[in-house]
Amino acid sequence: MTGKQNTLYVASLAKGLRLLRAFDQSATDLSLAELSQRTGLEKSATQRLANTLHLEGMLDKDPKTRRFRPSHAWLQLAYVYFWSDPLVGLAMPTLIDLSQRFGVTVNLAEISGDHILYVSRIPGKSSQFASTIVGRRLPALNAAAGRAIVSTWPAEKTDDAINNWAIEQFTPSTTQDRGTIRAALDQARTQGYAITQDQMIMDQTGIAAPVKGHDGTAFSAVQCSFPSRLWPMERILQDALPYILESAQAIVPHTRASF
Amino acid sequence: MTGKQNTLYVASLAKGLRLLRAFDQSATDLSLAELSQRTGLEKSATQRLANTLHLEGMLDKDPKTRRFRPSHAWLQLAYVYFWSDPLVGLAMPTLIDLSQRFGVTVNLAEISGDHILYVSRIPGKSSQFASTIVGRRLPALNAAAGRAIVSTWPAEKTDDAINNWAIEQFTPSTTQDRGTIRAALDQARTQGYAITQDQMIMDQTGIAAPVKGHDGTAFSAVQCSFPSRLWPMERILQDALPYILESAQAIVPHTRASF
DNA sequence: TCCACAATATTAATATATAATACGAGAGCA
DNA sequence: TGCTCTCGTATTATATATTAATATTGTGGA
Repeated sequence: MTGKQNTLYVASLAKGLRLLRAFDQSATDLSLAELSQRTGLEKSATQRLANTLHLEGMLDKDPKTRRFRPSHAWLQLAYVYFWSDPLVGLAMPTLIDLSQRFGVTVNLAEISGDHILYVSRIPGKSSQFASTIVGRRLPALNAAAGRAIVSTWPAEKTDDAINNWAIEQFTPSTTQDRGTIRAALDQARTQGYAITQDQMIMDQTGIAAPVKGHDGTAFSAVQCSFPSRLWPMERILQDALPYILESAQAIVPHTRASF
Repeated sequence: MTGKQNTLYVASLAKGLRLLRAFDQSATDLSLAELSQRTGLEKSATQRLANTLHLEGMLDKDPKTRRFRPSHAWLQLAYVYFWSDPLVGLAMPTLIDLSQRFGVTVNLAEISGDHILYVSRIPGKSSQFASTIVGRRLPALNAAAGRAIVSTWPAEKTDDAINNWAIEQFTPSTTQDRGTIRAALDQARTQGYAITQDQMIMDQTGIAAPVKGHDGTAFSAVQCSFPSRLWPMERILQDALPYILESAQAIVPHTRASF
């Protein structure tokens, strides 16, 4: 290590966490060699760290194939997170009501840097698996929930987000034009909710209402996904929107500045 | 350290994980002093480890109170876990169907040592918050799901579980008698499902069917919770049980020996 | 305003982690 | 069946990261 040592930073711990982050949606079981390659860690380091994570219960190791994968401990952490986030408990009954009323996926999303992350997800009758699991993180500017949240911020911060934050391509219809996104946010600011069509999944309409703090700014939102074939825009606006707005307003957050 | 050093174990990483485990359902935001006390780690170690976990995004730190709490990263780990566990995706449509059909909480539980852990939970109309969040871990012998699973094992392993595994008191009605538990498991083995009443929550009937592998043994189960007032036992057995059994049979697991 | 406790910062000593490397296991191919 | 290559496991000398004692600063409560 060059220069003065940072005595408040434990590099071994950081490397261990880096190993955990080597796993993702499409890499759910990994060998030592793969772990080493994906993390850039030296082979012996990978061995020591993986072994320690296994002994500590964070990774399961298949005795035959010797491959590692996430253990139940990863869900235990989520369990504690749920208790630590008062908004999740507060919102749950409302989200369940909404989902049962319309038979669709209902989410609670929170801002997470320049992304949003789903902290609670109630599945509808025909929800795809990927739409039912918490922890998914999406660029805020692409998602209805992210747009609903950012549209409640002071103009300067909204502008900064529009100009600088990440955007990705999810469907052939996902807009990459920041002008189009700006117009969508202006509209969201005006009408108090955000709508996206075909931006995340084709034939899905997303509609989100911000969960505002006392000062009118939001860091979370209630979001619903409607299959476009069963729910034309008119029907969503007339039948569902009033309930979504009411639901978001019913969730009174304790201020949690995650921004 | 006395004796030969274990060069395959990274104690600093283990300490960092220990710090994460200091958080639980009722201790969701902690100061440095509390973290030090709860983990038994020395004050400076706690400071270094907490600071590193914060820098690495695992803990949020309130700038005013300087208290730490779980970050969104904990849910991101859960997200990856869901993709790593094929049973979760496989079971999801079935669990959603069951929940919508009867309007009750439906869970997928997996064995985890001498406990069961809920890996998927679909809420019913009136589900309590605690019954809607994944990652909860319960003694297998107390829970319907645990009993359904253990009852599919060879008699010797079932006996060992009955004689040695942890049991806890959840309600005034929770049995502590291992004879009563043995009788319940014998009945579960015979009839192919397990029922508990008032064991976890008062006025709640739990019914679980094991998700069997090709050899007939199970390491997971589908479990439903019925409010006893709305669902007398007769009604559960006649109206719901056939669907629960059918659902569990429909979930064909890839063998995953978590045992 | 004062005090007690908590948080933060510093540093010399040493225990730990590193990384190079040897050896064993297993899969794939000829 | 034998050989080769890659991966996994195990070992060890040594560099350095971590430790823990302690000083300093900050903050909340009386």
